[in-house]
Amino acid sequence: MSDTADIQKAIGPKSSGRAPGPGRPREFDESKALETALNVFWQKGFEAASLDDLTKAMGLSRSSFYGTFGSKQALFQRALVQYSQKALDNLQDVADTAENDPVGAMVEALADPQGGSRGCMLINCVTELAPHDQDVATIGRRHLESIEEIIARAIDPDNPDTARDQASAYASLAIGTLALRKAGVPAERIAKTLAQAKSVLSPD
Amino acid sequence: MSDTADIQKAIGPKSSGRAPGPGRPREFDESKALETALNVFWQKGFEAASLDDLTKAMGLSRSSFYGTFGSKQALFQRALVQYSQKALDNLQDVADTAENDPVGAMVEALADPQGGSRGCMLINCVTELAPHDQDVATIGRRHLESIEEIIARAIDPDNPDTARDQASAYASLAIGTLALRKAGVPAERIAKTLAQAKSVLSPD
DNA sequence: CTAAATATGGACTGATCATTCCGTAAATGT
DNA sequence: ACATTTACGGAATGATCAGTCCATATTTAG
Repeated sequence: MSDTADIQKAIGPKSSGRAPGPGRPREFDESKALETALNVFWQKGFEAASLDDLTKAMGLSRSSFYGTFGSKQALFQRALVQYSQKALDNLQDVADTAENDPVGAMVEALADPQGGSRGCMLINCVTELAPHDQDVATIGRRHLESIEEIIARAIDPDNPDTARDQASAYASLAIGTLALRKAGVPAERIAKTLAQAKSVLSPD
Repeated sequence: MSDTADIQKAIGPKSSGRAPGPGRPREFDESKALETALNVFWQKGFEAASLDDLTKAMGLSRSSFYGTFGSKQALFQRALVQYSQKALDNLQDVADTAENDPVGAMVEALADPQGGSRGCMLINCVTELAPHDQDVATIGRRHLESIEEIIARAIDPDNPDTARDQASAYASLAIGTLALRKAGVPAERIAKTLAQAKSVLSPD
C-alpha cells in the first residue's frame, strides 16, 4: 500500500466538500448523517453502538457508510468533535444571554444537558474510552479546558486566569452531578445540591 | 423448567459457603476469584471485559466459571457490590483516621481513588450501564447516597441531615474531578481545583 | 454513445462474543 | 469396590461484530 493510501485511510475517505465532478451523486446529506450518528453514539456509547444501529439510523448501506466515513472509529471522532463544538457554543450562549447570574446559569446548563438522561456525551465517552484511547482523551481534555475557560471569563473577564481554579471547581461540581442523575438520584436532590454549592461558591 | 430452577438461575448457582459434602472439591478460592474479576471489570468495564479475559485472569475454565458464578452479569453484580462495600469502608476509615480535616481528607480520597487511573469502578459502571440497567443504577445510587451520608456525619455528627446538601456538593465535586483525571488534566491542576473548592466550601 | 468515476444494496468474511455440553477426574458415603 | 456427586478442560454453538467485495446504478466528460 502506498503512503498516500495510508494517509487517505488515516484521515478518512473523500469525506466532505467534494467537487461535483463525475460519478453518481450521493443520495444522502453527509452532515445530517453525521448528526444522526452522533445521537446514536450519545445514547449507546461507542462500543454498544453497532454498525447495524448506525447504518439503520443513518439510512445508509454499509458501502456508503465506509465510502463516506472510512470507519466506525473515524466517524466517532468526527461526531465527538462536532458535539464538543456545539456544546461549547451552547454554553457560551447561556453565558451571554443570562440575565443576572451567568455562572450559575452555566452550572445549571452543564448539570442538566440537553438530551434528557443521556448526560454529556463527552463525559460519557471520556469515562468509557479515554483510559485506552489517546485521541478521545485529548478531545475530552480540550473540551473540559474550554468549559473552564468560558466559565472563568464569565467570572472575571479582566483576569480569567485568576478565576481558573474557581471555574474548574464549578465545572467539576456540575459534571459530578451528572453521575448522580444517571444513578437515579431525584432531580430535586440534585437541584438542592447545586443551590447549596452555588450559594457558597458565589461571591454574591 | 421448574420454579426452583428459575430461582436457582436468578440468584446464581450454589455459589458460596457450600457444605463439604460429596463431589470433587474446588481447586480455587471463590473469593479470590471474585476479587480478580473485580479488578478486570474495574480496568476494562463490563462490556470490554470478555470471558476470556475473566477466566484467564481468574485461572478458571469456562465450566468452573459458569458453575460457580452463573453468568457474566451475575458475577459483575457481585463484584460491584463487593467494590461498593470495600470503598465505603475505606472512606469511613479515612474519615476516622484523619488528623484535623476529615472532610477534606475524604474529598481527596474520593478524587484520587486507589487503583491508579482506573477511577472509581462504580462511577465508571454507572456512566456505562446505569441508563440501561436498573440493577446497576440502584447499586450506584445507594453507593452515592452512602458516600453523602458518611460525609454528612463527618461535617456534623449531631445534625447530619442539615449537612446533607453540603456533603452532596463535596461528593459531586470529587466525582467530577475523576473525569478531569481520566481526560489527562494534570494532577497539579486538579489539586488546585480541589484546594480552591475546599477553601471556599469549608466553614473554617 | 461510450468511457470513466462514484454510489448503492446486500451478500460475504473472519473474528470474537457469551454460553452450553460432554467426557473425564476427584471427592464422599455405603 | 461402587454409586453418587461435584469439578474440570476444552471443544462446539449460534449470535453478532466490524469491515470487505462485487454486481449494478447513476452521474459527468468527451
